[in-house]
Amino acid sequence: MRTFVSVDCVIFGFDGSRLNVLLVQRQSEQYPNSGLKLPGSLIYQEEDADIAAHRVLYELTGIRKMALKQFKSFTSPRRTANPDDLKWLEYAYGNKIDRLITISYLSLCKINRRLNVISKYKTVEWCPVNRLPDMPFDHNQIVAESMEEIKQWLNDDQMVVFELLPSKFTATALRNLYEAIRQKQCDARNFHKKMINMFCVIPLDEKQANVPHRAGRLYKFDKNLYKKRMSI
Amino acid sequence: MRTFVSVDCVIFGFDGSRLNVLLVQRQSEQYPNSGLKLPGSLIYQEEDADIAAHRVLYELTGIRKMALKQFKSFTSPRRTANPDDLKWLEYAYGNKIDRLITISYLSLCKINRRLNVISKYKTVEWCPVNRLPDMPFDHNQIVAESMEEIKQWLNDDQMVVFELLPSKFTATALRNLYEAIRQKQCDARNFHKKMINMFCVIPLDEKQANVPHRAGRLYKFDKNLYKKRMSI
DNA sequence: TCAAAAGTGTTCGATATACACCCATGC
DNA sequence: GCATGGGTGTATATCGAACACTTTTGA
Repeated sequence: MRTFVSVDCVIFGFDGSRLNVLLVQRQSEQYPNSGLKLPGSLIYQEEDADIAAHRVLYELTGIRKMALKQFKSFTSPRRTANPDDLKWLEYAYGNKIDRLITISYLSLCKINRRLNVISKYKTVEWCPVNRLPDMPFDHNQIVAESMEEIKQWLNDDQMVVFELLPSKFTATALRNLYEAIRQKQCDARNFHKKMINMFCVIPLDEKQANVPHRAGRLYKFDKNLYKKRMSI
Repeated sequence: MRTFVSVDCVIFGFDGSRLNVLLVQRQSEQYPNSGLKLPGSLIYQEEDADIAAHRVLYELTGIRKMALKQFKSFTSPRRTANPDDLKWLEYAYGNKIDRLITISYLSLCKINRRLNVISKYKTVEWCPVNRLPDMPFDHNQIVAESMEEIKQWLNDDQMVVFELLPSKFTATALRNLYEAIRQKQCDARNFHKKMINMFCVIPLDEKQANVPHRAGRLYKFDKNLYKKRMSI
């Protein structure tokens, strides 16, 4: 009985109105189940899971520092019940694998960052979280549970939202992001007040361009100010 | 390279003033590092981690239903760095193990429950969380991180405290428990008001006995009332 | 001039905090 | 009668929720 342990990363991006997840396509069409899946990897001998997750992110995006959080292990013996998935594992890792346990990570990425795909994936694409394809293993379930986790993360630390926004953003973008994560609407007026009260959100003298209506003001998040004012 | 996956359980109990953790002593004195440790087990072939954790709890206490929550995987290659720990693993499981990853669980138990120890442990004992011995592997770190986790759990669901209290309890016991979990004091008067406002905490016509001061009223938690009033 | 979103203030109720006194009991 | 903790009430501050109208701009 050969048990292997992997990490899988649910990488969220925000396109201004919807949450997206970064999916990859496995390298060969000639093997079954070559559709989209979560990026992941076996954990190497000398790595712990955090290192392995950082490596997956780096190989996928070229980015070394990204917000990252371990959130749950998926261990059902039935997660490799599909023989096609097992065949793919054997092909991809050159090992006979009986059981695969995965430690899943939640990660946040600015969706407009240029991605330098270093690894062997054929395609890498952002996919709206409510339009996901059927994925192998229990990857659909992992994404579903990661939605709860990101909500929780936002509660613990409001500042995580800025990992998902471009450096300049509108009040509406920020509000849409909150609404996408919390999965409920909120009052735009009250939201605006609260945003203004966050001392680390700085209004700029710039406005949106190319919008078919009154242009909104742009804001930026001042991380250093936040750190300074939030430490004792 | 043989990687194995285990579960370890941090079982909390509350003695009226302090949080305690249930520790076990490994079965043989003739093997090194036979001191106290967290109860745990390798995950068996047909089990997922949740089932394995339930099994560990059952073998340890005879209790089948206990509040239980997966909270983190510990995966450092260095967690089995101590050769004594490796020797013990080999003795206990009859396998050569190179690497051991553990999925840790947080669990809550009424401390005065009679424990029916079914498994092979020599001793099983409650140990105050701030007086823990040095334990093998990274068990001390696991307990430390579980303190954060239980705090979080309390925030998500206030009702978990009642898993730690006897069926009848005083206002002071409840407050001490909150304080122990949150690790800070709170105003007894305001706390009392909030407790009274929890519709599912029912005052009884009974009082404490054998206390060297005015006896406090006993209360009970009505779980059914809670469920009824909290569902749509 | 119309459509679409931006931006702005006030009121109200709920909740959290701070704080001081009397009560019951065992010793 | 005194020490110890039990039990209650009031005032204040803060926060979030509800809510309507005017402004800007591009089409």
